[in-house]
Amino acid sequence: MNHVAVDSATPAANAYEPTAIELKWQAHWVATQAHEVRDDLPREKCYYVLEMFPYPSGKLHMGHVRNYTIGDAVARYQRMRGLHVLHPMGWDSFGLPAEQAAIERNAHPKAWTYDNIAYMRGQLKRMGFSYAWSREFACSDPGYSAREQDIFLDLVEKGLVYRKSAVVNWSTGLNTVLANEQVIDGKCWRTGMPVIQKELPTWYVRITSYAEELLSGTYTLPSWPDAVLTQQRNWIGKSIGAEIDFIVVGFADVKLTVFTTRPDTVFGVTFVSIAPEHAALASIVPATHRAALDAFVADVRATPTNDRAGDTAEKKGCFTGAFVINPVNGERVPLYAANFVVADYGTGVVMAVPAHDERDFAFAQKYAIPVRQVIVPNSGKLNELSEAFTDIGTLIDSAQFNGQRSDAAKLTITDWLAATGKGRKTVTWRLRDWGISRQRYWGNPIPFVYGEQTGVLPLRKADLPVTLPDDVVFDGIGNPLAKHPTWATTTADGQALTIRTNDGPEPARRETDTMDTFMQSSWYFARFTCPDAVAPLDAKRVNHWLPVDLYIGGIEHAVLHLLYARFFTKALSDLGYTTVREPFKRLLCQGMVCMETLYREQNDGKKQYFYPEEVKLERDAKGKLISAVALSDGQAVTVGRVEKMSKSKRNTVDPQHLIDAYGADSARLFILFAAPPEVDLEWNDDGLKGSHRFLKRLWTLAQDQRQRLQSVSAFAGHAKECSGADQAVVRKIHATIKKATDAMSKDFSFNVAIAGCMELFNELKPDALSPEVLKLGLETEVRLLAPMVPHIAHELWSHLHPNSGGVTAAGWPSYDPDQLQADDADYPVQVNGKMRGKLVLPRTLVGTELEAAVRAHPEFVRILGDQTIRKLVVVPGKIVNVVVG
RNA sequence: GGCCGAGUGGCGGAAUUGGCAGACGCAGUGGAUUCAAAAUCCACCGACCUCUAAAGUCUUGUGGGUUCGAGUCCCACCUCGGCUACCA
Repeated sequence: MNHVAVDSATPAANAYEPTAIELKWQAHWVATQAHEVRDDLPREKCYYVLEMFPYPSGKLHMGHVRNYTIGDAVARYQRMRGLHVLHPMGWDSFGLPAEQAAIERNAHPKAWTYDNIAYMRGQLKRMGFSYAWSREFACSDPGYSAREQDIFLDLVEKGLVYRKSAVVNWSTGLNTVLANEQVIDGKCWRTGMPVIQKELPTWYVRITSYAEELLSGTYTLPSWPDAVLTQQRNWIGKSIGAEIDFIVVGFADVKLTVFTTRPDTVFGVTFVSIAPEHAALASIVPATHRAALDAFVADVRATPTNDRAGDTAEKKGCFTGAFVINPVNGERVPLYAANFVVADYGTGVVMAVPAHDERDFAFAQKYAIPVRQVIVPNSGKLNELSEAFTDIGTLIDSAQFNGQRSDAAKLTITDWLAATGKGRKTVTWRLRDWGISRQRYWGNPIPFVYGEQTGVLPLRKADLPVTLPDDVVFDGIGNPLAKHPTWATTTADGQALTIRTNDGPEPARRETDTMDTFMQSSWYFARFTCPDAVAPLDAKRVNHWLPVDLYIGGIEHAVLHLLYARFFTKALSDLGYTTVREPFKRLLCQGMVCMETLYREQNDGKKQYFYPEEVKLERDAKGKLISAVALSDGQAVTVGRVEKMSKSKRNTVDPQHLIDAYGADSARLFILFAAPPEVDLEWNDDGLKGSHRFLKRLWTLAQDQRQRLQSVSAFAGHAKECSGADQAVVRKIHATIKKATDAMSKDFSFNVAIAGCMELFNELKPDALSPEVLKLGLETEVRLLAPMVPHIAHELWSHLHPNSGGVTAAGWPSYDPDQLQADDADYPVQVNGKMRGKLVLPRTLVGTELEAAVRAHPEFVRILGDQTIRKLVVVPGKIVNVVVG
């Protein structure tokens, strides 16, 4: 980055100096508590805008700056429209990086986290974001985490929390559970030690009991992006089908139930596949096949779960030696263990119909299993299947169902199965319960204890909160909480921890797992409405403010966070904390901040990335990039794709440098101007300079004209009362207000609103305009730009109106539709759809009068020449199109 | 494989929702200012044809269609991006 110092020479007396102005107004906003809001105003005059709160990782990155700039522009715009705006900010402050910092640089997670918060809070303030700082909190604050423990116990009481044993990835090096992403080639990503699959009891939240409402709710959110809604629907994954019971040959009392969405193909079953982990296998596999099967299961288990997924993975199976009976035709078919059958989806057993399922077809080919076609295309029977036929067709070889259409047969066969006791209609969900246990220190403790005799018990609310000990050792191995000498067995006042039983006190040990950090982000938006409440939530204030009118964040949270937050809201409602069932009325997913990557291919095929300031780019006369060389050695560098900014690719810009060099307003303006909010933003240093240049021009014009405009009032009459440049500019002012207002109210298209302001500014030629009209023009500029560049707008407004209540109070300007256009309209003339010229005609003319005026217009006669009119289309105020022939 | 989205100058992006394509900005070119540079200001700036200009031709991923008129609507296709995935 070539950050050029701004105005390095001695500045002129009235030069634009962003830093001084910005610090001045930021201090003013703090002193006047300008962005605090009351809770007792009519809801229809209120607006709650929220950006996804940050993890305090150290310093702001460009993604944060974009997210919060968009949110702040909305907040300030809504305030100028006269609404009372709640715009809070806080910190998602529990999480793993704090523990990594503890291991790597011997900092305490708490100190590291709160130091980061202090620094990043300063950066947010330096950007001029208009937060209600009195409501700020961090999730690791005792006031928040303790209230979350209360909610946890409420969930326990409602039956929405339970403990169960499940298979997890266990690092033998770190003695901890790993996420799938942390397992690389079956080994721990940090230590390289083997990762094993281990059964471990952990805590779950029963999100699946809300599956139906989470799904139906997606149809009540018209102001959410379709992409997010469909991702959530896919994630919930409701599928309607049938369960069918297969008896195991030789075990009259053992039945294997399959789940299928294609009961119409049940007469085509030629084998059944079963998950290798399935519990029933132990009892039904004959001794002759046990060894082979055990080897197969061991092989599957050795493969990390994420390598078993995807259609690229090889389909493998193993005959179990067992056979099952297809209940619809009494046929005996083999049972295969198959690596692609998932134990915890459906029943873990799948009826296989190679003729009508691609996976089954591939499997049947590999293991030479027969293929039996029971559905034919409506065009007739296929002679030989070279691939599975999965479309709708007509049933054959299916007893009394022959001749039915396959989609209708799904229902008739399911009904028949149910009537004859062979199966039943059923619904299966992809959504799993939410595992929330983390074997880590820097999280909210799970408020449970284990009695020596009694076993697992929740704490009583009176015994909350459970607080984290400060004296912990971080060596990267195992859970620091579990290794603490006394914490798990001692109460807050140092007594041995006991629970009360009928036989008196009983020694107990605390749960040392902590909660997933997604727990905290699932209700923080509700707590912002009442951060001082003694209870977790204050129903009156929560119901007043929720749902959030506009929630802004990245689309990467489309499923996890946004689904958990929806679930939590419903659960909180059922717990009596609120009546609201959906947390976010409107969702805006802003695009990523991107930049081109610069790299050099190494001998080993890996890429060596360069920071932008390490490379010199050369362009040809048209501006097209022709070469890139490293400054260090003058050798060529490859200019790669434009990708999301990331440290590992070195295609980053530190926002702090931009603020220091150009000021917060310039950074804000460029971010909003360079792309619409939902679109990816391609970072461009020169573009930022352009935004800075615009603000400088605006500033300079306002300073040059300050004396002249001091004693006049802005023009308040109708455009018709003035003439020449004045009249054109007054009309332009009204048109610009309309353009900006439409852009903001439709999709928050800040880029269009800003472009309109730039256009208007280009018309403000002081020598050609009366001071009244010029003042109106400048005032309009300042008011329209105030949400985007608040500091310079506040400063300039104070120059234009030294004793007023400020630009926010002045409000968003309104326009007069009657003053948008001149009396005469330009009519483009098309001949057979091609542009040929222009007519100027009064706007008042319509209908036959207008058509007569067009025909009589000398320019029209000239354009037409001697051609004869076949058809004449005249659209009032728009266009003339003549068809000649 | 499934779902979602996008293709407009050298680049980021506009286009009143079917009515003058390329607003605004960046980059670039020429000029003014300057000892010089930076900064600033003025002009030009889709392609082709043309000495230049006027005029003209072409142009919104490709091919069709509807219409007086299509970047916008319909049909088919191509390319790119994102998310998700042995889900039976």
